[in-house]
Amino acid sequence: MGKQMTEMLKGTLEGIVLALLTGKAAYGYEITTQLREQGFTEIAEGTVYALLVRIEQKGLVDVEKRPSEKGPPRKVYTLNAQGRNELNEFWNTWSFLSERLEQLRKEGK
Amino acid sequence: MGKQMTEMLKGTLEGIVLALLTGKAAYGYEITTQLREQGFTEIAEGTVYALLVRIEQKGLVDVEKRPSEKGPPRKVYTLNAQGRNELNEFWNTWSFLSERLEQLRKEGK
DNA sequence: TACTGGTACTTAGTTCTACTATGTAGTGGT
DNA sequence: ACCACTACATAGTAGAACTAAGTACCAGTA
Repeated sequence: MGKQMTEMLKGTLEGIVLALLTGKAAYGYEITTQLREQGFTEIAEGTVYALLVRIEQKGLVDVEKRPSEKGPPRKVYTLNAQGRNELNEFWNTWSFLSERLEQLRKEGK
Repeated sequence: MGKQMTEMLKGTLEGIVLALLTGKAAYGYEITTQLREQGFTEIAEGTVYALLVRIEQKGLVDVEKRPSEKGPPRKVYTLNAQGRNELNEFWNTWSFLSERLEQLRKEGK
């Protein structure tokens, strides 16, 4: 993966995953697949699982283990109230940064 | 500074500084002041100087030492060809991420 | 003269997050 | 038996921003 993208994902990947979980619970393998489909083709599996462990420990998601027809049991993550709160803050932070950057890009023209 | 912002700045602060340098050379203290004026009120001085050392070592800027009327000599940074190149890549990377995130935000509504 | 405050740069050590690399397990098809 | 796909886990590494502390130069002032 591009080094720039790697660095830029720090701080945003967590928000992206929380956003993917709004409205629809999902498990790790599924989330990895969704990320790939959305163009994040090079995100390592391990990165996603580590992130999921982290947001679980921070209490942003609820977890439930469900059997799979095709392999080991899945860990299904559901966004909870604290997670929705964190996601809101994420959008605020991102909006600020995004506006600054668009401003800079305009001026650079 | 908010922890979210700290993490989100990883990978973007460098681009922001490169963008600030387009068209106009600047020295560290000045850049720090500009960042503060643009709303990044909590960025530590040390962070900026460390970043400047880094982009100099990567060869993205040219450096010239100039005397100051008000203190120690200034190190004035000018964006060079390689720096402009890096900045272009930065905008590409950021555009991609930005589009993905706006998409997610829309869907989350 | 000594002191303070603003200007200007530096750097050692910490924290956090994504990556690399590798491993473990269950299931179905050949 | 073997392989591919599904599914999760984790130890160690790298990179970037932070904290905290320091050095140095100059002007005004008590």
